[in-house]
Amino acid sequence: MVNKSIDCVFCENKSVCFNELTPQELSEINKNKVEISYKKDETIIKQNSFASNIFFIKKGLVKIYLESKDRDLIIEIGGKSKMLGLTSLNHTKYYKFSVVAIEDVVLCQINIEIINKIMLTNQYFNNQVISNLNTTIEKILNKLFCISHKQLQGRLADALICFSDEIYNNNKFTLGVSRKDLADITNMATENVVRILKEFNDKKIIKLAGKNIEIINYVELKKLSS
Amino acid sequence: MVNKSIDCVFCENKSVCFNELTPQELSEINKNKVEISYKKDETIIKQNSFASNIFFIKKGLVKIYLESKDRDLIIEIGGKSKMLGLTSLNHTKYYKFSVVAIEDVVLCQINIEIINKIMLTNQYFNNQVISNLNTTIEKILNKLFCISHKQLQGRLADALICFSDEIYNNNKFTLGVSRKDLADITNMATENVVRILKEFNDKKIIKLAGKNIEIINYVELKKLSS
DNA sequence: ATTTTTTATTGATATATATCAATTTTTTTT
DNA sequence: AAAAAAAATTGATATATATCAATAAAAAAT
Repeated sequence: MVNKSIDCVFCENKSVCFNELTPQELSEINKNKVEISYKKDETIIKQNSFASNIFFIKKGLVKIYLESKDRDLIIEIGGKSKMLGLTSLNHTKYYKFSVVAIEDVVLCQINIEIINKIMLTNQYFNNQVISNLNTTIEKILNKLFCISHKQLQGRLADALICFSDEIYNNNKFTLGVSRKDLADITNMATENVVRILKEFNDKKIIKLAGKNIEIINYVELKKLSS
Repeated sequence: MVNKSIDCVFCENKSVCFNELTPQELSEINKNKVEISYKKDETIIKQNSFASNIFFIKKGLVKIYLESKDRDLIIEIGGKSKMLGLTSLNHTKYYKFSVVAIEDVVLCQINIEIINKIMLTNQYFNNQVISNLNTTIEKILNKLFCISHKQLQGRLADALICFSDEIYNNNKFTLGVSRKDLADITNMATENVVRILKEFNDKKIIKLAGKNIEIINYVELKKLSS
């Protein structure tokens, strides 16, 4: 759904990326962007489709994941200020991942050509993009390490800490994803997610009521994670 | 060991990154680079050390890996033209990985400030750097998928294909790494590397003689990988 | 409000993979 | 060349984790 979008110049939700743009550059982006709303469960990016746009999330959460025949792997849960599609900059024609809204989402879509053009003229913006790519690399390496070196308890502890510290910014939250999604985040069987959540609940590390989770013993969770 | 290094302008080993530099830019790099030789097993980059240089490999192979208490995870075997340290550009102060020579290596070391400076003045170079970062992201995602979704046979098949197609460019090669390293590449136990290599040998998929490996049935290897 | 469908939960079992221990081979050092 | 150290190999066993099957609970559709 296309929104009546506000002018980028006055937008309150701008990423730090856009902070140092000149009024002309902002206006150029404004002319070449569309704001779109997605309902929960709608697909935003489909893996292997042509990559011609960069997405900038203004509101809501998305899951970014790799699709395969048997099983998905969720790379990241992204929220406000997350940029999607930078990995296709100057490089690959296709998106290498899928993105689906796990809440109602509002985002701005900007043509990749415009982004490229502004990177040429604005060095601050260029640096921000590179910074963004490097953060992505760090996050994926972290995930690679987590999945390859930690056991189930540690992986799930990591995921819970991430939801608390980075996604909901609250030790008490209502999980926006299913047990199956938690399994795709931590690369384990759904049944084991259920079992380990229960185990954490029994050990009074978390307080569990369906999708409502409260982290009670953060220290213990951190210990499990390492 | 510091070498008497040749002028970048005449260097035959330049990466495509440097292709479109002006003579002035090349000369600037030349003035601010050192060429160094490392012997097999020498450490080139130590994880968590200050990142102030970019490395460009001219000769030899390195292993790039994440260190941890119990176990290493080899991210990539890099060879000629591989750039190291770009992930620290404008971003993190520290190297997030270690790099060790697995053959005698010759590389050029360039101060990160110079790289940053040339990125500002040369748009082609800037794009090459971004391209390089995106390739890194793709590779790590691929590895993440491989380690999380494939069984031992598939993971080892992947590694062998990589050695053949990308590292040695030959279906017959002398492995420069130990069984333990193969285990750290594929995230499995060393004993299982040995067992599965033998299994492949018995099934006439490869011909195995210590470190000498010949891929006989490439098609079957590809099948195992998927 | 009732039915249908999807998701979550639980226990029992199977299986892939790691670990352990012992031996052999290869490499390095003396 | 001999001795010592490191790496590779092999088989037996343990264990973490997935799979299967059955039920319960929650959500969606009628």
